[in-house]
Amino acid sequence: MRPTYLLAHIDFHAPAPEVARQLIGVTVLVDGVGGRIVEAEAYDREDPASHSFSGPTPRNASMFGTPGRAYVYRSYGIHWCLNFVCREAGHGAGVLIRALEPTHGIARMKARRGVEDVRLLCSGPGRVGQALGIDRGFDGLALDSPPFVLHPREEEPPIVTGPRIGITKARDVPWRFGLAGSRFLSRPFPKA
DNA sequence: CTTAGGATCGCCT
DNA sequence: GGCGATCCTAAGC
Repeated sequence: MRPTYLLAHIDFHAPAPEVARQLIGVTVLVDGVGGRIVEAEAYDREDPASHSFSGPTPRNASMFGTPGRAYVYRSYGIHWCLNFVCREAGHGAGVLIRALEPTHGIARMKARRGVEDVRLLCSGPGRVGQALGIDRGFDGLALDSPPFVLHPREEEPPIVTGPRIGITKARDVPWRFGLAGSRFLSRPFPKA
């Protein structure tokens, strides 16, 4: 049996798609600001679409680090995107947090984002980063201690799956997970 | 509704 | 030199 590392009832030693599924409905806060995860995508070492596919670099080093920590990367030279590292140390797997349903610190997120519409606060990975005040300084931080707080979900929610967004490789892999019916998804899921 | 272009960083070829 | 795990704005149908 593989070992487990439970945090907010999530097994961070599990494969990335499983962790992504477990994360839907979990609340993530950074300095008290955040919301419920409604959308996440899995990335694995043996995955052409993953940053870890070609091995460690300075940029993706924390993806090869300890599970249950953050992997933060700069997207298109502009946005900061938040991932949760999973599997065993050195493996190179993680889950991209793509969208939250805002629940905590909404005024703060509106100010950071420069928008009033709650639906535009955290509906997309770049938006999540900006709303939560994420930058390079958060890369590698443990998710079980400040500024991070994770609250477990109370029940397993209805989950939809589909192909990942914005990638050109491995488009057929259905490793995008979402809360069914949520108004806060970055984009709708394709019908069955 | 859809499409196009710009901003701009890290790593690859 | 090219290309992203993106977002915003503007323009076209």
